[in-house]
Amino acid sequence: MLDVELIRREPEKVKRGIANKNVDPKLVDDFLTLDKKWRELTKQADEARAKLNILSRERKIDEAKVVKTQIKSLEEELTKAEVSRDAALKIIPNLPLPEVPVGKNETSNVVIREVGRKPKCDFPVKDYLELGQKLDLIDTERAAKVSGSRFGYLKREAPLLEFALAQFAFDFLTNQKNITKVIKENKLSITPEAFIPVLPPVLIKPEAMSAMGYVERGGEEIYFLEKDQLYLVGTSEQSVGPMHMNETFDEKDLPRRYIAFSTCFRREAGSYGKDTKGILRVHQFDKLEMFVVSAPETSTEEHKLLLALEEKLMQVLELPYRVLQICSGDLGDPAAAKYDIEVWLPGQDGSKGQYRETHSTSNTTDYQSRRLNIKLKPSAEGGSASGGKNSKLKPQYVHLLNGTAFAIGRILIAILENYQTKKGSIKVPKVLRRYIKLKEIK
RNA sequence: GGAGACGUGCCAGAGUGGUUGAAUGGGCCGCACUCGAAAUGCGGUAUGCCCGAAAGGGCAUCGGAGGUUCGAAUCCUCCCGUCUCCGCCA
Repeated sequence: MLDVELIRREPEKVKRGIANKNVDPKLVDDFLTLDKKWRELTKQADEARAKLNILSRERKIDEAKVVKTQIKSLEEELTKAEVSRDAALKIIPNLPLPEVPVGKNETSNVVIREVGRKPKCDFPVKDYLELGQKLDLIDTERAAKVSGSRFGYLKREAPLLEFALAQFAFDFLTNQKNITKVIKENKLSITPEAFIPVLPPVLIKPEAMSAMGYVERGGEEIYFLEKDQLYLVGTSEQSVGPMHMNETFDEKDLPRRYIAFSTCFRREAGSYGKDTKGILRVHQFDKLEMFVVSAPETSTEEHKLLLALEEKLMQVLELPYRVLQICSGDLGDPAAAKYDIEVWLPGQDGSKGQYRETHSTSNTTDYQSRRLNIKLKPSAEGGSASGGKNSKLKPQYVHLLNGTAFAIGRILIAILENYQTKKGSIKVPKVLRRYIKLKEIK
């Protein structure tokens, strides 16, 4: 959620920001109206309670009884007001950062660069599903029998490739030397902390899911187990973020970087008819996700680091890709800025080839951390950043960022299509050969 | 799933209905003493919200949500979490 102070102080700015996200600016006025009412009731209730406290201290029991009934009805009103005020606050999305291009929808996303060489094949290029089925790596037909549409069995070398990719990503990101190198290459001035590997729970409580900001809009996308009141995560971000709920970080413990592996579950409710074949868009897939807890001042650089690492992983795998800066209208609720990576899939669109999304990295600034109540201890010495000699340092919230390391299903697809040979076999990318003792899948 | 114990401030740990936001100790911060340090002494040390230009004032918070009462950290109910034992299980 946004800072209430900010909405009160600069409503016009907030309106502009959310309008750029295609969200009705009227939400701001709605909130302010409810907020005003809530403040009035708060005042009344507080005053009544003050009165009661005095009376009861003086043992004026009869008078106190009268005040007590007043308080009861005031509190009922207040609770109602509070509920609607909170709801109104929570549906206001995060504001885009100033550098984010303004645009209505994905057509205004900006291609920043294209990297890598698209494979030139002197033979008819096949699509991953054809290749995968012929080599018995992917079986969606039997999956449909067992689980329905949008599921798949990965078989034979495919699971081995999956674990090779996971192992590779863990190795790469937990090695501080690699991080240092990427930071240097991109001229960033942030600490070269390595990533901490995490295997998180994939079932999480409603509070946790809601705090991450995906329930208000887009709740349809999420699986919910009614009987147990638990959500299935759509990305491990939703499980890793709440790990630090109600915690306060020392500045010296930041940045905190995590690399998490988890299965991800998505209902794909709004995508009937889209990508129905194969395993490009499925209800269940495994993903390695980077997650960063950052000091507010460094989050933009951390975001650049996440993007740089995503690119690095793609480069080392020698997969051609392009980088998109996502425009304001295509940002999700919690995101203030976002980049996507799309891999080149030469077998798509009838062998014409197509870019398809494999990575996404967002800076959610303090939008998630405010709701998760993850704070940063104001630095005692000199108040380096917060400035001023105010003895009361305002609480700072950390910034939270996330970025895909590998969405494994889609990377498998990319490997199949980009590493296919004339014979219909698949070469194993060089970096993976130390994790899978194979040069070629045939 | 069954039985029991517990859940208080940064930490340890008192407190079983009435100025208790909370003893005491530790930690931390400031000051004094010192050339400096240790030790010692004195003082300070929660958060959120509301009103206020500020000074300041008010309200709430002792795992969470309700309830009893003029008044609850203290009594009652439910929930959550931790630990121990049993059952089950990979």
